[in-house]
Amino acid sequence: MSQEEFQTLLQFFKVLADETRLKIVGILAGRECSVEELATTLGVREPTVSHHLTKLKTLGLVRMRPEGTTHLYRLDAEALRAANKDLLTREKLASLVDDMGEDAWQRKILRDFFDGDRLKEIPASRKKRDVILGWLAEQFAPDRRYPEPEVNEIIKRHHPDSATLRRELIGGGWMAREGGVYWRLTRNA
Amino acid sequence: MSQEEFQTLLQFFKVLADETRLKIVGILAGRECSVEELATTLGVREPTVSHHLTKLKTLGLVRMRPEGTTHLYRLDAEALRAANKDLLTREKLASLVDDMGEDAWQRKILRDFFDGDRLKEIPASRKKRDVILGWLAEQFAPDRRYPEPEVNEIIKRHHPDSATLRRELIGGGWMAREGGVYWRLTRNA
DNA sequence: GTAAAGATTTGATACTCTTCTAATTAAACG
DNA sequence: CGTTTAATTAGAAGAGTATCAAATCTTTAC
Repeated sequence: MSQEEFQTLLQFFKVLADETRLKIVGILAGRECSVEELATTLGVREPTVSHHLTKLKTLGLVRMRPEGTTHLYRLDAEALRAANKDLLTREKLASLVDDMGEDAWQRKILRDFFDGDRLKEIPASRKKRDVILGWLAEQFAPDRRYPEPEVNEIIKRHHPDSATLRRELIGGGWMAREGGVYWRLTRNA
Repeated sequence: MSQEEFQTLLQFFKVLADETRLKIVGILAGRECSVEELATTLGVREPTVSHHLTKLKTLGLVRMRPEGTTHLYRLDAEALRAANKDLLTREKLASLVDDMGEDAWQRKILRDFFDGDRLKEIPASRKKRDVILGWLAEQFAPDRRYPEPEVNEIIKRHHPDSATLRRELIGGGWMAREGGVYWRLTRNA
Protein backbone atom coordinates (compact mmCIF):
# COMPACT_ATOMS: atom_id res chain seq x y z
CA MET A 1 0.00 0.00 0.00
CA SER A 2 1.15 3.48 -0.76
CA GLN A 3 0.41 5.51 2.32
CA GLU A 4 4.14 5.67 3.07
CA GLU A 5 4.84 6.62 -0.51
CA PHE A 6 2.38 9.46 -0.23
CA GLN A 7 4.04 10.71 2.93
CA THR A 8 7.44 10.48 1.27
CA LEU A 9 6.26 12.59 -1.64
CA LEU A 10 4.67 15.10 0.71
CA GLN A 11 7.85 15.31 2.75
CA PHE A 12 9.81 15.92 -0.41
CA PHE A 13 7.67 18.90 -1.35
CA LYS A 14 7.75 20.27 2.17
CA VAL A 15 11.53 20.21 2.29
CA LEU A 16 11.86 21.99 -1.04
CA ALA A 17 9.09 24.50 -0.33
CA ASP A 18 11.35 27.00 1.41
CA GLU A 19 13.16 29.83 -0.30
CA THR A 20 16.39 29.48 1.63
CA ARG A 21 16.47 25.72 1.21
CA LEU A 22 15.80 25.91 -2.51
CA LYS A 23 18.59 28.45 -2.86
CA ILE A 24 20.93 26.14 -0.97
CA VAL A 25 20.10 23.34 -3.38
CA GLY A 26 20.74 25.70 -6.27
CA ILE A 27 24.09 26.80 -4.93
CA LEU A 28 25.21 23.28 -4.14
CA ALA A 29 24.21 22.24 -7.65
CA GLY A 30 27.07 24.42 -8.85
CA ARG A 31 29.82 23.92 -6.28
CA GLU A 32 30.83 22.38 -3.00
CA CYS A 33 30.32 24.73 -0.06
CA SER A 34 31.02 25.07 3.63
CA VAL A 35 28.31 26.03 6.07
CA GLU A 36 29.91 29.42 6.66
CA GLU A 37 30.10 30.10 2.93
CA LEU A 38 26.44 29.26 2.47
CA ALA A 39 25.54 31.48 5.39
CA THR A 40 27.34 34.55 4.08
CA THR A 41 26.18 33.94 0.53
CA LEU A 42 22.55 33.67 1.64
CA GLY A 43 22.72 36.40 4.26
CA VAL A 44 21.67 34.21 7.16
CA ARG A 45 23.43 32.81 10.25
CA GLU A 46 25.21 29.47 10.41
CA PRO A 47 22.62 27.79 12.66
CA THR A 48 19.96 28.53 10.10
CA VAL A 49 22.01 26.88 7.38
CA SER A 50 22.69 23.87 9.60
CA HIS A 51 18.98 23.58 10.24
CA HIS A 52 18.19 23.53 6.54
CA LEU A 53 21.00 21.15 5.69
CA THR A 54 19.72 18.58 8.16
CA LYS A 55 16.35 18.70 6.46
CA LEU A 56 17.94 18.27 3.07
CA LYS A 57 19.99 15.39 4.45
CA THR A 58 16.83 13.53 5.47
CA LEU A 59 15.90 13.43 1.78
CA GLY A 60 19.40 12.29 0.88
CA LEU A 61 19.70 15.27 -1.44
CA VAL A 62 23.01 16.51 -0.03
CA ARG A 63 26.19 14.80 1.10
CA MET A 64 28.75 16.05 3.62
CA ARG A 65 32.52 15.66 3.52
CA PRO A 66 34.60 16.94 6.47
CA GLU A 67 37.79 18.81 5.69
CA GLY A 68 39.58 19.91 8.81
CA THR A 69 37.00 21.53 11.01
CA THR A 70 34.88 22.62 8.11
CA HIS A 71 32.06 20.55 6.63
CA LEU A 72 31.83 20.68 2.87
CA TYR A 73 28.40 20.00 1.41
CA ARG A 74 27.55 18.99 -2.12
CA LEU A 75 24.46 17.94 -4.01
CA ASP A 76 23.85 14.25 -4.61
CA ALA A 77 23.05 14.33 -8.30
CA GLU A 78 21.92 10.72 -8.33
CA ALA A 79 19.35 11.29 -5.61
CA LEU A 80 18.16 14.36 -7.46
CA ARG A 81 17.60 12.46 -10.66
CA ALA A 82 15.81 9.68 -8.81
CA ALA A 83 13.54 12.14 -7.05
CA ASN A 84 12.65 13.89 -10.27
CA LYS A 85 11.88 10.65 -12.04
CA ASP A 86 8.13 10.51 -12.58
CA LEU A 87 7.50 12.72 -9.61
CA LEU A 88 4.11 13.82 -10.78
CA THR A 89 2.52 11.63 -13.37
CA ARG A 90 -1.24 11.42 -13.19
CA GLU A 91 -1.09 7.65 -12.72
CA LYS A 92 1.29 7.99 -9.81
CA LEU A 93 -0.88 10.53 -8.07
CA ALA A 94 -4.07 8.57 -8.63
CA SER A 95 -2.49 5.42 -7.27
CA LEU A 96 -1.43 7.24 -4.12
CA VAL A 97 -5.00 7.86 -3.10
CA ASP A 98 -6.88 5.07 -4.81
CA ASP A 99 -7.80 3.52 -1.49
CA MET A 100 -9.27 6.80 -0.30
CA GLY A 101 -12.42 6.32 -2.40
CA GLU A 102 -15.68 8.08 -2.89
CA ASP A 103 -17.33 5.95 -0.21
CA ALA A 104 -17.38 8.62 2.46
CA TRP A 105 -19.14 11.08 0.20
CA GLN A 106 -21.62 8.54 -1.11
CA ARG A 107 -22.58 7.48 2.41
CA LYS A 108 -23.18 11.11 3.29
CA ILE A 109 -25.47 11.56 0.29
CA LEU A 110 -27.49 8.48 1.21
CA ARG A 111 -27.75 9.70 4.78
CA ASP A 112 -28.82 13.15 3.62
CA PHE A 113 -31.51 12.04 1.21
CA PHE A 114 -32.95 9.02 2.96
CA ASP A 115 -35.16 8.99 5.98
CA GLY A 116 -34.97 5.36 6.89
CA ASP A 117 -36.08 3.60 3.70
CA ARG A 118 -37.94 6.59 2.34
CA LEU A 119 -36.24 8.84 -0.23
CA LYS A 120 -37.00 12.38 0.92
CA GLU A 121 -36.53 13.83 -2.57
CA ILE A 122 -34.77 13.21 -5.83
CA PRO A 123 -31.50 15.16 -5.92
CA ALA A 124 -31.23 17.80 -8.60
CA SER A 125 -27.49 17.49 -9.15
CA ARG A 126 -26.42 14.74 -11.46
CA LYS A 127 -23.68 13.34 -9.26
CA LYS A 128 -25.96 13.02 -6.26
CA ARG A 129 -28.75 11.53 -8.33
CA ASP A 130 -26.28 8.92 -9.56
CA VAL A 131 -25.51 7.89 -6.01
CA ILE A 132 -29.21 7.47 -5.25
CA LEU A 133 -29.85 5.58 -8.49
CA GLY A 134 -26.92 3.29 -7.79
CA TRP A 135 -28.39 2.44 -4.43
CA LEU A 136 -31.83 1.95 -5.91
CA ALA A 137 -30.47 -0.41 -8.57
CA GLU A 138 -29.02 -2.53 -5.81
CA GLN A 139 -32.52 -3.19 -4.55
CA PHE A 140 -32.94 -5.43 -7.59
CA ALA A 141 -31.29 -8.83 -7.86
CA PRO A 142 -28.74 -8.91 -10.71
CA ASP A 143 -29.98 -12.14 -12.22
CA ARG A 144 -33.74 -11.69 -12.11
CA ARG A 145 -36.31 -10.33 -14.58
CA TYR A 146 -38.96 -7.95 -13.30
CA PRO A 147 -42.30 -7.07 -14.97
CA GLU A 148 -43.00 -3.35 -14.92
CA PRO A 149 -45.57 -3.47 -12.11
CA GLU A 150 -43.06 -5.16 -9.79
CA VAL A 151 -40.42 -2.57 -10.67
CA ASN A 152 -42.86 0.17 -9.75
CA GLU A 153 -43.78 -1.56 -6.53
CA ILE A 154 -40.17 -1.89 -5.42
CA ILE A 155 -39.41 1.73 -6.25
CA LYS A 156 -42.52 2.92 -4.44
CA ARG A 157 -41.20 1.43 -1.23
CA HIS A 158 -38.75 4.34 -1.28
CA HIS A 159 -40.37 7.11 -3.29
CA PRO A 160 -43.83 7.73 -4.82
CA ASP A 161 -42.63 8.91 -8.25
CA SER A 162 -41.80 5.49 -9.65
CA ALA A 163 -42.24 6.65 -13.23
CA THR A 164 -39.44 9.22 -13.08
CA LEU A 165 -37.10 6.98 -11.17
CA ARG A 166 -37.75 4.02 -13.45
CA ARG A 167 -36.97 6.16 -16.46
CA GLU A 168 -33.76 7.42 -14.84
CA LEU A 169 -32.67 3.90 -14.02
CA ILE A 170 -32.94 3.02 -17.69
CA GLY A 171 -31.48 6.26 -19.01
CA GLY A 172 -28.53 6.10 -16.64
CA GLY A 173 -27.69 2.57 -17.69
CA TRP A 174 -28.50 1.04 -14.32
CA MET A 175 -31.24 -1.20 -15.71
CA ALA A 176 -32.38 -2.43 -19.13
CA ARG A 177 -35.78 -3.15 -20.59
CA GLU A 178 -37.06 -5.38 -23.37
CA GLY A 179 -40.75 -5.61 -24.05
CA GLY A 180 -42.29 -5.00 -20.65
CA VAL A 181 -39.53 -6.81 -18.76
CA TYR A 182 -36.75 -5.12 -16.76
CA TRP A 183 -33.45 -6.38 -15.37
CA ARG A 184 -30.53 -4.93 -13.52
CA LEU A 185 -27.22 -4.26 -15.28
CA THR A 186 -23.94 -4.67 -13.46
CA ARG A 187 -22.23 -1.40 -13.92
CA ASN A 188 -18.79 -0.67 -15.21
CA ALA A 189 -16.74 -0.38 -12.01
CA MET B 1 16.99 36.35 -16.16
CA SER B 2 15.77 33.60 -13.92
CA GLN B 3 14.72 35.25 -10.71
CA GLU B 4 11.10 34.92 -11.75
CA GLU B 5 11.68 31.35 -12.76
CA PHE B 6 13.08 30.64 -9.34
CA GLN B 7 10.04 32.13 -7.66
CA THR B 8 7.79 30.10 -9.91
CA LEU B 9 9.53 26.89 -8.94
CA LEU B 10 9.40 27.86 -5.27
CA GLN B 11 5.71 28.63 -5.54
CA PHE B 12 5.14 25.28 -7.16
CA PHE B 13 6.71 23.45 -4.25
CA LYS B 14 4.88 25.56 -1.72
CA VAL B 15 1.52 24.80 -3.27
CA LEU B 16 2.16 21.07 -3.34
CA ALA B 17 3.72 20.95 0.12
CA ASP B 18 0.45 20.54 1.96
CA GLU B 19 -1.14 17.23 2.84
CA THR B 20 -4.69 18.27 2.04
CA ARG B 21 -3.71 19.88 -1.23
CA LEU B 22 -1.67 16.90 -2.36
CA LYS B 23 -4.62 14.64 -1.56
CA ILE B 24 -6.89 16.87 -3.61
CA VAL B 25 -4.55 16.56 -6.56
CA GLY B 26 -4.52 12.81 -6.08
CA ILE B 27 -8.29 12.56 -5.98
CA LEU B 28 -8.76 14.81 -8.98
CA ALA B 29 -6.25 12.72 -10.87
CA GLY B 30 -8.81 9.93 -10.74
CA ARG B 31 -12.15 11.70 -11.21
CA GLU B 32 -13.97 14.98 -11.50
CA CYS B 33 -15.24 16.24 -8.15
CA SER B 34 -17.40 18.94 -6.63
CA VAL B 35 -16.20 21.04 -3.73
CA GLU B 36 -18.65 19.37 -1.40
CA GLU B 37 -17.52 15.92 -2.45
CA LEU B 38 -13.89 16.79 -1.85
CA ALA B 39 -14.78 18.21 1.54
CA THR B 40 -16.57 15.12 2.78
CA THR B 41 -13.99 12.80 1.27
CA LEU B 42 -11.17 14.66 2.98
CA GLY B 43 -12.99 15.32 6.22
CA VAL B 44 -12.66 19.11 6.08
CA ARG B 45 -15.11 21.97 5.51
CA GLU B 46 -15.97 23.45 2.15
CA PRO B 47 -14.20 26.78 2.68
CA THR B 48 -10.99 24.90 3.34
CA VAL B 49 -11.33 23.08 0.04
CA SER B 50 -12.11 26.33 -1.75
CA HIS B 51 -9.00 27.86 -0.27
CA HIS B 52 -6.82 25.01 -1.51
CA LEU B 53 -8.42 24.95 -4.91
CA THR B 54 -7.66 28.62 -5.49
CA LYS B 55 -4.00 27.92 -4.73
CA LEU B 56 -3.98 25.00 -7.13
CA LYS B 57 -5.66 27.21 -9.74
CA THR B 58 -2.85 29.75 -9.53
CA LEU B 59 -0.53 27.00 -10.77
CA GLY B 60 -3.01 26.04 -13.48
CA LEU B 61 -3.04 22.50 -12.13
CA VAL B 62 -6.83 22.27 -11.89
CA ARG B 63 -9.70 23.40 -14.10
CA MET B 64 -13.26 24.22 -13.08
CA ARG B 65 -16.49 23.50 -14.95
CA PRO B 66 -19.77 24.78 -13.52
CA GLU B 67 -22.76 22.45 -13.59
CA GLY B 68 -25.85 24.00 -12.11
CA THR B 69 -24.80 25.57 -8.85
CA THR B 70 -22.02 23.07 -8.29
CA HIS B 71 -18.45 23.57 -9.47
CA LEU B 72 -16.80 20.47 -10.86
CA TYR B 73 -13.01 20.42 -10.64
CA ARG B 74 -10.65 18.25 -12.58
CA LEU B 75 -6.90 17.92 -12.95
CA ASP B 76 -5.22 19.52 -15.95
CA ALA B 77 -3.06 16.62 -17.05
CA GLU B 78 -1.17 18.73 -19.56
CA ALA B 79 -0.11 21.26 -16.94
CA LEU B 80 0.94 18.42 -14.70
CA ARG B 81 3.16 16.89 -17.32
CA ALA B 82 4.68 20.27 -18.14
CA ALA B 83 5.42 20.97 -14.50
CA ASN B 84 7.06 17.62 -13.98
CA LYS B 85 9.22 17.99 -17.08
CA ASP B 86 12.78 18.48 -15.90
CA LEU B 87 11.64 19.96 -12.66
CA LEU B 88 14.82 19.22 -10.85
CA THR B 89 17.80 18.65 -13.08
CA ARG B 90 21.08 19.81 -11.68
CA GLU B 91 21.60 22.15 -14.62
CA LYS B 92 18.23 23.78 -14.11
CA LEU B 93 18.87 24.37 -10.45
CA ALA B 94 22.35 25.70 -10.98
CA SER B 95 21.12 28.11 -13.63
CA LEU B 96 18.49 29.47 -11.29
CA VAL B 97 21.10 30.83 -8.92
CA ASP B 98 24.12 31.31 -11.14
CA ASP B 99 23.91 35.05 -10.72
CA MET B 100 24.00 34.68 -6.97
CA GLY B 101 27.72 33.96 -7.00
CA GLU B 102 30.42 33.37 -4.49
CA ASP B 103 31.27 37.06 -4.49
CA ALA B 104 29.66 37.91 -1.18
CA TRP B 105 31.56 35.23 0.64
CA GLN B 106 34.89 36.03 -1.04
CA ARG B 107 34.56 39.70 -0.14
CA LYS B 108 33.91 38.73 3.45
CA ILE B 109 37.03 36.57 3.55
CA LEU B 110 39.17 39.38 2.13
CA ARG B 111 37.69 41.80 4.65
CA ASP B 112 38.33 39.37 7.49
CA PHE B 113 41.93 38.57 6.67
CA PHE B 114 43.20 41.89 5.39
CA ASP B 115 43.99 44.94 7.45
CA GLY B 116 44.32 47.47 4.65
CA ASP B 117 46.96 45.96 2.39
CA ARG B 118 48.45 43.77 5.10
CA LEU B 119 47.42 40.13 5.29
CA LYS B 120 46.82 39.49 9.00
CA GLU B 121 47.45 35.75 8.68
CA ILE B 122 47.33 32.92 6.18
CA PRO B 123 44.01 31.07 6.47
CA ALA B 124 44.23 27.44 7.52
CA SER B 125 41.23 26.24 5.56
CA ARG B 126 41.84 25.45 1.93
CA LYS B 127 38.84 27.31 0.53
CA LYS B 128 39.73 30.51 2.37
CA ARG B 129 43.38 30.22 1.44
CA ASP B 130 42.30 29.92 -2.18
CA VAL B 131 40.44 33.21 -1.98
CA ILE B 132 43.54 34.93 -0.56
CA LEU B 133 45.83 33.36 -3.14
CA GLY B 134 43.49 34.36 -5.92
CA TRP B 135 43.67 37.96 -4.77
CA LEU B 136 47.42 37.76 -4.39
CA ALA B 137 47.81 36.39 -7.91
CA GLU B 138 45.91 39.40 -9.20
CA GLN B 139 48.69 41.62 -7.90
CA PHE B 140 50.80 40.30 -10.75
CA ALA B 141 50.23 41.36 -14.36
CA PRO B 142 49.13 38.42 -16.54
CA ASP B 143 51.62 39.08 -19.31
CA ARG B 144 54.79 39.84 -17.42
CA ARG B 145 57.73 37.74 -16.21
CA TYR B 146 59.00 38.27 -12.70
CA PRO B 147 62.41 37.22 -11.31
CA GLU B 148 62.14 35.58 -7.89
CA PRO B 149 63.33 38.61 -5.90
CA GLU B 150 60.59 40.76 -7.39
CA VAL B 151 57.97 38.13 -6.60
CA ASN B 152 59.12 38.12 -3.01
CA GLU B 153 59.08 41.86 -2.85
CA ILE B 154 55.50 42.10 -4.12
CA ILE B 155 54.31 39.43 -1.71
CA LYS B 156 56.12 41.09 1.19
CA ARG B 157 54.00 44.20 0.67
CA HIS B 158 51.17 42.13 2.11
CA HIS B 159 52.74 39.46 4.28
CA PRO B 160 56.25 38.70 5.56
CA ASP B 161 56.26 34.97 4.77
CA SER B 162 56.92 35.31 1.05
CA ALA B 163 58.46 31.84 0.82
CA THR B 164 55.31 30.03 1.91
CA LEU B 165 52.98 32.16 -0.16
CA ARG B 166 55.18 31.88 -3.23
CA ARG B 167 55.15 28.11 -2.91
CA GLU B 168 51.36 28.08 -2.50
CA LEU B 169 50.92 30.23 -5.58
CA ILE B 170 52.83 27.66 -7.61
CA GLY B 171 51.26 24.60 -5.98
CA GLY B 172 47.77 25.93 -6.36
CA GLY B 173 48.27 26.63 -10.05
CA TRP B 174 48.00 30.40 -9.71
CA MET B 175 51.51 31.01 -11.04
CA ALA B 176 54.16 29.05 -12.90
CA ARG B 177 57.95 29.03 -12.72
CA GLU B 178 60.73 28.11 -15.15
CA GLY B 179 64.32 28.57 -14.13
CA GLY B 180 64.22 31.50 -11.75
CA VAL B 181 61.42 33.29 -13.60
CA TYR B 182 57.76 33.42 -12.52
CA TRP B 183 54.57 34.38 -14.34
CA ARG B 184 50.89 34.50 -13.57
CA LEU B 185 48.49 31.92 -14.99
CA THR B 186 44.97 32.83 -15.92
CA ARG B 187 42.86 30.37 -13.99
CA ASN B 188 40.15 28.08 -15.21
CA ALA B 189 36.99 30.05 -14.50
C1' DG C 1 46.59 19.68 26.81
C1' DT C 2 44.81 24.06 25.85
C1' DA C 3 43.02 27.14 22.53
C1' DA C 4 40.78 28.25 18.32
C1' DA C 5 37.75 27.48 14.33
C1' DG C 6 33.81 25.62 12.46
C1' DA C 7 29.58 23.35 12.97
C1' DT C 8 25.65 21.86 15.49
C1' DT C 9 22.14 21.88 19.28
C1' DT C 10 18.97 24.29 22.28
C1' DG C 11 15.48 27.46 23.44
C1' DA C 12 12.85 31.51 22.35
C1' DT C 13 10.53 34.61 19.17
C1' DA C 14 8.14 35.81 15.14
C1' DC C 15 5.92 34.84 11.11
C1' DT C 16 3.38 32.16 7.77
C1' DC C 17 -0.39 29.48 6.59
C1' DT C 18 -4.11 26.10 7.53
C1' DT C 19 -8.57 25.67 9.24
C1' DC C 20 -12.65 26.99 11.19
C1' DT C 21 -17.25 29.80 11.63
C1' DA C 22 -20.02 33.36 9.87
C1' DA C 23 -21.27 36.24 6.22
C1' DT C 24 -21.63 36.98 1.27
C1' DT C 25 -22.15 35.90 -3.52
C1' DA C 26 -23.92 33.16 -7.70
C1' DA C 27 -26.97 30.35 -9.90
C1' DA C 28 -31.17 27.46 -10.61
C1' DC C 29 -35.98 26.56 -9.69
C1' DG C 30 -40.58 27.15 -8.55
C1' DC D 1 -38.89 37.57 -7.79
C1' DG D 2 -38.00 35.19 -3.45
C1' DT D 3 -35.99 30.62 -1.94
C1' DT D 4 -32.71 27.22 -1.93
C1' DT D 5 -28.32 25.08 -2.92
C1' DA D 6 -23.49 25.32 -3.63
C1' DA D 7 -19.39 27.95 -3.45
C1' DT D 8 -16.60 31.69 -2.20
C1' DT D 9 -14.84 35.47 0.77
C1' DA D 10 -13.74 37.60 5.37
C1' DG D 11 -11.94 37.30 9.81
C1' DA D 12 -9.96 34.83 13.77
C1' DA D 13 -7.72 31.24 16.17
C1' DG D 14 -4.21 27.80 16.18
C1' DA D 15 -0.38 24.93 14.54
C1' DG D 16 3.82 24.59 12.45
C1' DT D 17 8.34 26.28 11.37
C1' DA D 18 12.23 29.67 10.01
C1' DT D 19 15.33 32.36 12.29
C1' DC D 20 18.37 34.06 15.72
C1' DA D 21 21.47 34.30 19.97
C1' DA D 22 23.71 31.55 23.28
C1' DA D 23 25.61 27.32 24.56
C1' DT D 24 27.75 22.98 23.30
C1' DC D 25 30.33 19.85 20.61
C1' DT D 26 34.25 18.35 17.52
C1' DT D 27 38.29 18.65 15.21
C1' DT D 28 42.70 20.67 14.27
C1' DA D 29 46.77 23.36 15.62
C1' DC D 30 50.31 25.15 18.62
